Amino acid sequence: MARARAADGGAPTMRDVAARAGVSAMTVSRVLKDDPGVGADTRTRVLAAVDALGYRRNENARSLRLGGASGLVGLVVTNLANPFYSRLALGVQEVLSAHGLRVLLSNTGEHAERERDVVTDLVAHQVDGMIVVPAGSSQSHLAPAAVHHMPVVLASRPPAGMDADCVLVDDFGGAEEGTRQLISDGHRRIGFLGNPPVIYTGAERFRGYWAAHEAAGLQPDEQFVRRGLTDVAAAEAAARAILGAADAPTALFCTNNRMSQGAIRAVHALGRPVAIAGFDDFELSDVLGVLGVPLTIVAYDADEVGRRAARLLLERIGQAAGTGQAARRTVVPTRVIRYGAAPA
Amino acid sequence: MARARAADGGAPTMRDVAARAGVSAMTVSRVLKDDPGVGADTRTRVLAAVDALGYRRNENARSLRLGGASGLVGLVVTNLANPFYSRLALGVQEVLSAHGLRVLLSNTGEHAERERDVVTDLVAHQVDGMIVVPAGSSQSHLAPAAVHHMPVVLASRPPAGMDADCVLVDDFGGAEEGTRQLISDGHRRIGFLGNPPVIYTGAERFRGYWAAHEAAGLQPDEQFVRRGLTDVAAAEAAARAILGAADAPTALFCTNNRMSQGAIRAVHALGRPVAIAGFDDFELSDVLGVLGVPLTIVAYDADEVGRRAARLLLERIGQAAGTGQAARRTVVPTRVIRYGAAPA
DNA sequence: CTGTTAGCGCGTTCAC
DNA sequence: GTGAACGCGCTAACAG
Repeated sequence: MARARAADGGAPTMRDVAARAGVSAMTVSRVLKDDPGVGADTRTRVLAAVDALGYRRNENARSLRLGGASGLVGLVVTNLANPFYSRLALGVQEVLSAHGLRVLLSNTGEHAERERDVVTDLVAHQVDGMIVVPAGSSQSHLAPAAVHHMPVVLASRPPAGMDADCVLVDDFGGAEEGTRQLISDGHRRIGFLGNPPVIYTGAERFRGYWAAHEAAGLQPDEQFVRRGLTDVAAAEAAARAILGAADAPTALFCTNNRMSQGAIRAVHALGRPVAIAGFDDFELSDVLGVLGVPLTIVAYDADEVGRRAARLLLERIGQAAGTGQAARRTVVPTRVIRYGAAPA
Repeated sequence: MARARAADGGAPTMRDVAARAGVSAMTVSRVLKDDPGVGADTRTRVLAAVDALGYRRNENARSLRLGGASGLVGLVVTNLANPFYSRLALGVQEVLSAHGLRVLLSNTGEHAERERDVVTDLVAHQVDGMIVVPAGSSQSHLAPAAVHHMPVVLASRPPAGMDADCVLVDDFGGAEEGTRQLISDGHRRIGFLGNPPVIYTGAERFRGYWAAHEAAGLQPDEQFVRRGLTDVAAAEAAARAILGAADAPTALFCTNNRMSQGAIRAVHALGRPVAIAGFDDFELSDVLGVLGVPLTIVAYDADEVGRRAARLLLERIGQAAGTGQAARRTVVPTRVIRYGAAPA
């Protein structure tokens, strides 16, 4: 029976199709490849059989035989629940799927070990390359040799102890500009709520905050600086503590959306107007800014980070391993948006 | 040279490892499989070679030979930029990765054709099963035969014209309860902002809205009902139109976060207090509710939708095709949260 | 124009 | 305890 295998619940194979069409497997392969050298009637018979059996070519077997592209690209992010990374993933998707590549998604939860496992696994699945938001400070498992010279593009954080293409956000510039706005509004005591300094973005954004002060001939009061915050609750607590002190800041700079949320909560609870500037836009920030807390948002296009990473990767995939030029780095710009902000 | 292939940039194969360890490929396979019948010293030699070459077993070749599980599961969502779906994806990830399965993610942008292509592609990549948020009303391409009897679980929307396991949200119940709250606050004219009725969630939530009215002996004024809205701008425009009419509603019910956002914008611009109830919680909804617009949120655990879908799929994958019982359906509950809401 | 042979990387089966 | 042969589904290279 031609359908024997298919009837088993197993997927039909090329041979099943061939048998049904009364040709050899090779001919089926040719038809599916749009090889010109196939008779018109043979062709129709084969296509009819394909259709009747619901046959789909086995891409795994195909790429095994062809020895090259699997059509799979790994995407490793730290936290998909963060809108930044889901937008990034969407940007990656958009570009890669337009090129016929599928995305293998993994979430590390910011755990370096899990990242190691995930990367090993992607290699085992013969991905054509991967885009990674690195979780730890050690990236030896991402070094070319460790991934069989597969192309790797880093997103959001730069390579450390290795070389690779990467797409960054203008963390320094954005933080500097946001802080400068607060200063030019007349704020002189500006608190800082940040994520751990080991994370690149946190460190850069702190540098920007500091640089803006220096440029204005000011020095931040370090008693109002909190780094190492990771969630909204911690940020809120830190903000409350800072704002409750004597000579409390009149403004707060926040390094990401979680910090900003904590700050907004604290300021809202406080009842006293405190200006907030922070990275990452969020839904309804405009309404919230006008309504209650003056908001200065350092925004950027997260999709674009993903799109650029995907494009860099595509270029590398197109090249023979080791053939390419040196690692490239591209920086996605930020822009500052102000809602309900006014001089202090 | 043992490293000849690896040095080519190509990944080392089992034979490379075997050559380096001075054994046959078969022995390497045994070591990697933890087969007991291998000499202790042979074992160490093999592992040393694996390590030296950075060898990773080719999972594709492996699953081809084993003829079964690829370890891949397809996840097809309509819009990853929507927090609901990114949380769902996270829940799926969490459960599946704990079982050693990888997630192949695709975004359809709510296009039925793209969904067809994506599903075909997943089949071609030999996924062990898939979780789909169906985009169109026709789902013939998801029928068992079309996907080679691969397990399919639907999320967020029920099967139409076919049978499959699915995980839903209590759309009807949530909408009914949210609307009931508005009614018990004294609202009698409640507008409705909804997504197209062809989308299951939209239809169900409208039913809930209507049922709550009926239960209270009321009848919704259909001139204040707008369905077919798809984005924030359209929702805002609709809300402005409704609220600008004579005898305008004193409250609005919104079927999702985009509708709610549009409504919040419109109400905020209006300056007159209008109560808003809507599906989907969002960041800082509490602050916003207290600060400005009274908010009644119908919330639910999107991660849980993903987790349940993943568990249903795992059960099906464990079974022989066609062996399983009838399609199951599970409903994730909603809960109503109120921020700054008060009697009209 | 179409079929046969061989082999991608791996694992099962059976020898030794 | 270890190896050789064979085949998973597919296709390049060579017949005819």
